[in-house]
Amino acid sequence: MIEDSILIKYGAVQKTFLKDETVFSKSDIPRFYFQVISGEVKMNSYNDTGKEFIQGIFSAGRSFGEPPLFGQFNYPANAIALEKTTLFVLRKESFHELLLNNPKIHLQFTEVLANRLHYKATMASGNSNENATERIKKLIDYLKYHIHKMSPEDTYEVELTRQQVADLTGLRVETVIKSFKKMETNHEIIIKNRKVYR
Amino acid sequence: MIEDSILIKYGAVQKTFLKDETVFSKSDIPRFYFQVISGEVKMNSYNDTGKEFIQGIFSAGRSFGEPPLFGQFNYPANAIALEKTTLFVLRKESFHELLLNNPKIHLQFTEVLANRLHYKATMASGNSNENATERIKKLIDYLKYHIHKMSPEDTYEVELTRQQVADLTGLRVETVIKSFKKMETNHEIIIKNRKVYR
DNA sequence: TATTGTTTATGACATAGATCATAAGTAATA
DNA sequence: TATTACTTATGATCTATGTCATAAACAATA
Repeated sequence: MIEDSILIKYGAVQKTFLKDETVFSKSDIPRFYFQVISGEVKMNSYNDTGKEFIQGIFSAGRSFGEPPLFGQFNYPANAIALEKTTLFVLRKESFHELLLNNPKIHLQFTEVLANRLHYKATMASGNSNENATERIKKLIDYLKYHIHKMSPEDTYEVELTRQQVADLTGLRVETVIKSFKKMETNHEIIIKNRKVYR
Repeated sequence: MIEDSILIKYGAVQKTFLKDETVFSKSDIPRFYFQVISGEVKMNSYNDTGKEFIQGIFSAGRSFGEPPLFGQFNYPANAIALEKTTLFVLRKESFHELLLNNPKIHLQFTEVLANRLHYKATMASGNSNENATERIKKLIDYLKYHIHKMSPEDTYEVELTRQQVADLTGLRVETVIKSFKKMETNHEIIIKNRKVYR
């Protein structure tokens, strides 16, 4: 996350998107750095049967869609506002300039990409190699320990719908629901009026 | 890829690993930047049933295992030499210094991470959301177009064993073999004395 | 050139998860 | 407060891929 004042100094403007509005679409040419001020954005894509896959969900303070600003490829996924969302929008060229002029910020940005890669590596081995409950546990534990920085003693309330868990793991809603039940039986999670705790 | 002379200037040394030798193990504390001079290294992990998942294979000129040098997490996978391999090894602190002192190189390194994320995003949606042949096609096309920078008219020879394709996609060897046959029938690939072309 | 190990190959059978149908609980809003 | 939309829920069936067994082609090396 880059400080507001710096972003503004380099010419960033605020832009607001309504629920379900598209920030960018798959295969668009990347032109901007985006950072969430308020609200939430998901990055997703669909396979040819229409099944959704969510690459990530980004809330206040997080940036998204930066890798295409550096590689020579277009957006591999769509970005869609999950609710009314306000973003900082900064032109690609200005963003590069910002990084070149601010080595410390560049290093922080490298940390962001490093953490994103850690998430992808974790989920890649889970989603392509393990059974349903393991995939789900990997996702939830990643959110608990790495995004929300909680400890094992803490109780984490899963803030995702069953459908979102499915789309993040490549499973189906019904499978997620049934897996949650199984995990509850095994005391791996607690379900209290439909909410999941771990 | 960072130039030899710069790496040496910052204190990198060469180290040679024999076939199957371990460069680092999952959950080790990251201390070094590694760049392949010759040979090949794979990063992998195993699920609890012993099934392997390959995060990536890195040949001459490529670096690997850098994200943990920036995030506050340990290695999420092992690194193992696939053949006799020589690496540049540079201390983490020196690597950070190198980047801070050389903004252009830092930007190039950001490109490396960006491309790595692109690979992960591509494979994530494929491996967790599509059927066997689509997963395999996504892998092969990624290698053809993004790693080897070939064009659609070019013919790309898949340099991986069926087992490696399986471990990169989360499938089983038998499934990969059968999928290749199917793809051959559909004229999506050509198989010529066991080698696969696309 | 015999031997050992690796890679590719194929077919029978088992199973986790997808698919489909159906519904009840909860939230949003007209 | 009635209506509509979303989320959670459950059970029956289907299917792609995994699992298992077995072997041939090929490569490496003694």
